[in-house]
Amino acid sequence: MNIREIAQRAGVSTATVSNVLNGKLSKVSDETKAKIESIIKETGYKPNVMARSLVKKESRLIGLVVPYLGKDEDFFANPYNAHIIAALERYIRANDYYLMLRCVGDPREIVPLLSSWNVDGAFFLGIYKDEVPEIKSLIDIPIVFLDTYAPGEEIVNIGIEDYRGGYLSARYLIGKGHTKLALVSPDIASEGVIRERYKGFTDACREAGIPFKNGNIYYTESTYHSAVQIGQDIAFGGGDYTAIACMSDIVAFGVIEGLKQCGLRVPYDMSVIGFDNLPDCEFMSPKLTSVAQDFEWKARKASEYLFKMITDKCILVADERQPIRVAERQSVKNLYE
Amino acid sequence: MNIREIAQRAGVSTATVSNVLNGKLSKVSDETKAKIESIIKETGYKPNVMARSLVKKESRLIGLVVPYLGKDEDFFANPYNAHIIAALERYIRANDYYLMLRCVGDPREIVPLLSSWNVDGAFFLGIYKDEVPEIKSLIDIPIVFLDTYAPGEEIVNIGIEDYRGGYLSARYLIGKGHTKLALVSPDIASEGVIRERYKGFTDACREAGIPFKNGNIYYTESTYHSAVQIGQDIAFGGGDYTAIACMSDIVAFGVIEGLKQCGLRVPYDMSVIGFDNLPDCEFMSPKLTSVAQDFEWKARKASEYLFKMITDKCILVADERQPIRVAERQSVKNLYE
DNA sequence: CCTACTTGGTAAAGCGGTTAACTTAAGGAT
DNA sequence: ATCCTTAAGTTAACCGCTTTACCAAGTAGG
Repeated sequence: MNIREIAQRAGVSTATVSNVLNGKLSKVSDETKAKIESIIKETGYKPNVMARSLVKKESRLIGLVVPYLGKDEDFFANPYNAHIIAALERYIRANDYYLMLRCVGDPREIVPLLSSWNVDGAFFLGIYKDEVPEIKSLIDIPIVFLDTYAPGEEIVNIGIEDYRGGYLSARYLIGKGHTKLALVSPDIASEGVIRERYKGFTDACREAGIPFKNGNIYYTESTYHSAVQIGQDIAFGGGDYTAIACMSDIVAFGVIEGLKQCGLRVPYDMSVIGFDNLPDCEFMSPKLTSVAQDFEWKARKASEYLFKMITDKCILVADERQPIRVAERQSVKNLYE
Repeated sequence: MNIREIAQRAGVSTATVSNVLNGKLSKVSDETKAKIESIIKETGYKPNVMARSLVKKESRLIGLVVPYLGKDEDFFANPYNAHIIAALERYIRANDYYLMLRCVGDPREIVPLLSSWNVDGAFFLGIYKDEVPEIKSLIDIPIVFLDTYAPGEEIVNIGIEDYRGGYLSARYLIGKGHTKLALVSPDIASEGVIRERYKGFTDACREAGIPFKNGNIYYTESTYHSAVQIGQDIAFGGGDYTAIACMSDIVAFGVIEGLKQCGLRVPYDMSVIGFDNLPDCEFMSPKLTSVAQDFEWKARKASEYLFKMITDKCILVADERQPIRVAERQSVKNLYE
């Protein structure tokens, strides 16, 4: 079933059918239009998107590139990814585009992919600064980065106030009377969200006159199992902490489990604060106090930029960061009480 | 940059370039081949997938259709979806296909979508029996259903032994001495996984001579928040239960929270068993005992069938169900101890 | 009556590939 | 010297759709 067949049945040319299909009504009488439409409905004809894309040079396809978490972990091992993807999917659908989802190790892998599919735009999740120039140079479609720090690069990035998040995390603990703090974090070496959170955290400590040394940092992967180990290390390590700040919720979940396994009770023996405010914070006990980011906001902002660039055929440069707050629950003890 | 340009630079026809691209080496000398390949590498040329699809009538696109959970809930509100999607994505990628993800309310919405994109195959998650014939009739590409019950329909379905899961759930509780059981479940009216689990559960009760009435069933949506309410209802309802079986983990999480809010401790005051064995079962306290299904297995089986049908251009009919077990953790009390 | 504009359409090129059918030159067999 | 094969390409049609340029007929103005 193709456009030719419809044209034949209607006794018109394919051009006319195409005009009806594309709403170019000025070229076709109401009568013919009605006739063609009824035939289309009757036959259930749907134009071939590929053929259309080929000539229109637009695909109505949006690429969504998700970082690969690690060997055995799928990209949902951190539920953060699931939530942001779900929110983006909604907006893509609402704008009548299609979502091509791809998980990649090296983000450069997907550049050929995006260009050979003629993707109209793409979201990149959690790309590091170093990888931005190459992506930018190899591809010239609208892109929105989420959670990328690349000052100086001309990109659209949507993120949160990570520095302030880290800062608030420390301030919150300090406000509850905690002064012996540990930090559990993935690598802080590369410029990125984690590094910013770390900086905010340590700055808050410094301001408050709280000694915070490198020895107080525990490095982990962004996975539950890796964090469990850290929780145990901290419990056994005798670091004499009263509170642990985690740079993501999934890590906090693991740390708490590690602590529990060693007989420590949260928050009575040890306080823990997370980062992300996943819905899962509610599922556990104690409920995890966490620095809150809003997935919905991120997805909305990111979509606004992407679709503006696509429809207006323009290049935007922006770095929007969502204001952040602490979602208080039960995992941090108030030492003043 | 298109195939003509490459052909020009190499001083050959587009057909020859195409042959190199498609590995039809019999038609081209090693010399020309090397030359063309070097030009391709040099220019970074990538063939346009749309154009290729148009003539080859295959798209290398796999559709993944995910049910829409409800008004305000995204499809990851139940993490089950996230895990199965992630696993499927891995297999799709490994087979060198591309994933088009689409969340839909009415599955019929996507039929035109799949056909106008010339998708080579599709996975449908959690479709009800009634919707199968229409899907089947409107679309003639290989499809694999996951978690669909449609006996008599000629489809490939990959699922788990839901009946046995429900049965084991009851057996497990009974084995621990529980006889006053409540069941928390989404709608059991429509034929589907939940109905099967329910049947297995009640059959096990009957076999054990345990009275189980309709009044012992509490209906909920498959969301956390809905289940919290049920937990409270049960706590306040004075139903005199010692154990609650939930037909999915996300529901169990909510129920436990509801119970907690009413001052009941799990498992001391009330035992709870879930269904799905999400990784999240580990995150909470007490850790949730749950009927275990294996996402990896499901995704692998589903992919095997789909890609076999695609490459062999054949129609298969199958109904594979993964054997199931109870993953024992801490949320069920042993009344005999 | 002639010209000009509008309405409702058609014909055909082209998007970037693939492929069946054809060509041409060289080599081998007879 | 002739015929057949094979290797290595080339030509051109076609996939399903959009779009530009063109056309015919009707209407209106002068």
